[in-house]
Amino acid sequence: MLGYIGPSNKRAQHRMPELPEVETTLRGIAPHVERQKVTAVRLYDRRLRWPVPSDLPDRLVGRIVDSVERRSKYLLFRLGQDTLIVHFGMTGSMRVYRRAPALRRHDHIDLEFGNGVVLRYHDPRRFGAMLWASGDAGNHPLLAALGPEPLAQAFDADHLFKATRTRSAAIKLALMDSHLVVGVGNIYANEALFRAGILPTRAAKRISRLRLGRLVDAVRHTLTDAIAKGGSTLRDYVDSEGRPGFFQNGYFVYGRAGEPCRACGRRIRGLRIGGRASYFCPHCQR
DNA sequence: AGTGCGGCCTGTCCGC
DNA sequence: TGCGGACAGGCCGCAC
Repeated sequence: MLGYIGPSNKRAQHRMPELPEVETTLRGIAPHVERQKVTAVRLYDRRLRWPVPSDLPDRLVGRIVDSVERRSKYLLFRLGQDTLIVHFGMTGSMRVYRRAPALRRHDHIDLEFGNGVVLRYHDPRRFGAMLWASGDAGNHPLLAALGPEPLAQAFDADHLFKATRTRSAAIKLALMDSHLVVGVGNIYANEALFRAGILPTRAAKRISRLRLGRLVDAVRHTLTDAIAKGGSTLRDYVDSEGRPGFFQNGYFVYGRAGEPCRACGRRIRGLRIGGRASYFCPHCQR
C-alpha cells in the first residue's frame, strides 16, 4: 500500500558507522585531540570484539596524539611510532565532551586530554574494537590486506575490472569485499549500484569496463555526498546529543522495498544477497 | 583463489 | 499487554 513505512525502512534510518560516518567522526574529533597529551584513560568495559588491552592506560598516558587518520573504517590515532586503532563495528561511536558527563549504559572507554577534552567510546552491540599497534600499524593484521580507499586514485575502472574478471559472485559482494576496495558497506553498496544502474545480483565478471567505471564514479559520489551531509553538522559536534543527520530519508533504494523508485516510480524490490538485505529498481538497474 | 556461512552482540519491532 | 523470536550488519574465521 502506498505510503506505508515498513519496519526495514525504520531500521534504515538508524545510522550504521559506514565510511562517511567514520570520516565525519574523524573531522569532528581531530581538532580537539591532535597535538594534545593524553592525561587519563579510563576503561569502564573492556568487552568489545576483542578485549580492549588492559595496559592501554599505561601505554597512552603521557603520550601526545600527533594526528588522527582514517584508513577504511578504522580511526588511527598516531602517537610517535605507535598507533591506537579504533573501529566502530555496527553501533560504536566516539564523541567529544568538554568534560566527562555521567556514564551511560554501553559507555566503554574515556580518553582524557591536557586541554580537558574527553573522548568517549560508546558501543551497545560491542562489534567495535580498540587495539594497540606498536611500530608500523600498516603491518597490523587488520590493516595489512586492505584494498584501496574508494576516494583515492587507485580505485578506478581498471582496478575494478582486473579485480573482478575471475569473480562469478554478485557485483554487490565484490563491492563489499575489503580486499577489493575498502569502506563500502551494505547501505552504500545498494545506493551506489542504483546510481550506476547495475543490478546488485549481476555476476561481477560479466560487467564491462565501461559500466564498472560508472560504478566507481557512483561509489565516489555516494560517499562524498554522505560525507558532505555529515560535515554540515560538525559545528554541533562537541557536547551535542544527537548524531549527525546523514542521508536521513534520502536513500534511493536502501530499506525501500515496495516503495516507488525515485527515478521511475516503479516498486523497489528487496532480496538477500550473501545474507545481506539488498534493494534495487528492476527498471533502472540492469 | 574464490565462495559461502556461522558467530559475535543488543535494541527494536512484529506476531501471537 | 507480555513474550519470544526475527532482524539489523561489519568483519573475522573457517570449511569446501
